[in-house]
Amino acid sequence: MTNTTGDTAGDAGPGARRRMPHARRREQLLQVALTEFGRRGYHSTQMEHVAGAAQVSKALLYQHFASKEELFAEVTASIVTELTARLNAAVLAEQGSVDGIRAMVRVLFDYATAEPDAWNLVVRHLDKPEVGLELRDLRERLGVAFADLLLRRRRRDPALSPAELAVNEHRARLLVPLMYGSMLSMVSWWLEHPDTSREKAEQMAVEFIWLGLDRLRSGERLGKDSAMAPEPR
Amino acid sequence: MTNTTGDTAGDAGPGARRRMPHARRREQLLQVALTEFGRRGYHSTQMEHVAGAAQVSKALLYQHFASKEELFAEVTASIVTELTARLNAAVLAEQGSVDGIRAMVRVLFDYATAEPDAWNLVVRHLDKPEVGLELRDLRERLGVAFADLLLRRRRRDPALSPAELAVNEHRARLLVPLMYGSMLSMVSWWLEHPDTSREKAEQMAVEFIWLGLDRLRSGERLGKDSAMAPEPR
DNA sequence: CGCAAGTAACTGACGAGTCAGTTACTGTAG
DNA sequence: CTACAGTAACTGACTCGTCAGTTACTTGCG
Repeated sequence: MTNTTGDTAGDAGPGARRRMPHARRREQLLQVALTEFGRRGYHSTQMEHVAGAAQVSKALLYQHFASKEELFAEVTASIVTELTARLNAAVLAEQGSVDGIRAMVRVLFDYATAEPDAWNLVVRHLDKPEVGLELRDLRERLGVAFADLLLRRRRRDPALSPAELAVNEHRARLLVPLMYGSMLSMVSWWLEHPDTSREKAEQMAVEFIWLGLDRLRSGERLGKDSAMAPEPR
Repeated sequence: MTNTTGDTAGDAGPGARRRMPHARRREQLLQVALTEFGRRGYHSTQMEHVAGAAQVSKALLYQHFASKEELFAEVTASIVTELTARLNAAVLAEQGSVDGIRAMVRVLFDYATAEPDAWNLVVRHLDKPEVGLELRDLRERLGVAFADLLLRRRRRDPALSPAELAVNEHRARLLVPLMYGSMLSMVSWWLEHPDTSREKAEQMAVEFIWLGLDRLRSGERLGKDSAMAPEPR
């Protein structure tokens, strides 16, 4: 750190030191910004913090990103892209079975564990209204994609009338927030309760969600009448 | 507004006008602050906004609340208290049956509908790390209380060994974030999809959650092996 | 050299918190 | 029923720290 020629800048790679080429510096700054934003939240993070953490002046930071907002947007966008991709991959790999759920849950646990700052930034303190929006969008897109997958097989079933299908579609979309919410919530809970094993937490989430979805997939009609304790009141 | 003697300050009640007694003004300010914070979030809300919305000077606001933080803390505390009370009441009224779930879900939907700003403030843009903490606390407290309720009957069952009970306790605590997360998520989703009827959304949430809990309550052992659909594929 | 990478030191605006006063209500002595 | 003292509610115009964004300058690699 105090070294002028040789260095040990904690950075990766051999040639990594001051005076980086544009692109590499940009990457580093994004990485550092992600960490800072993730730990402090948008509002409590100052551009100086980011610059400082990257061992660079604020002015340089501004040569790469026009504004704090832009920097932040870029950071969150990358996270959202990454997470979306992973989740989509997980869902696509396991066509709608329990393993699909298991895969999604695993992706979330993996991500939260491997990238705590990113997770924090996106799921915990959503400091910025904007992030809220992007997140809602993420959830929405994932939700639609997932509902599609859930219904893919049923859609091809010629025994189902379009009306029946429509009912199922609607049901599937309603299930998404339930699934999604419980997954996120479980991961957050687990992070705060390290005494609980990850396996148990994962398994519980998978079971819980699967029970709900199973019914839908098995075609059972969950009418207002049946399927529920017969409404005393 | 321009009127000096008579007025129509948009406020409630007959004698309500400028120059209120201390206590009443304080109440009004809290109310206004809740609205402002709820709509803009902590950071984007300035003390001037609150003062302005209450048609009062900033200085006066500071005669009631020592700082922005204090004002905010008081606002959120009242919301958390209120919500906790309502949820506890709902759970207590319906001892752990489906109706218990139904009651909780209904409370959340009611609250979100009746107090959108409060809901927004606490559940959506949690602008402030602190709120995050308070909320986690709320969830934790509610969770424990709820798990206790779920298990109340089982605890008195002499047929269960302490070991079996302990397993159930643990299971119950794990279920709480799942339940809780899906409820909140569903309410938020519904708020953004007004085309879906509240009844359907509510019912779906109740069913989804009940399916998970039912298994636990009926004492079924959810081993790693069984309890999972044997994989159709 | 020449140009890109880099910086220290500055600016300007915004927003929390303060203060020196002003206004209106409440009694009570004449 | 004044009149006027006492006081609580209230305000406009300030201070002052903080922080996003700039400017004018330095450094070192090809």
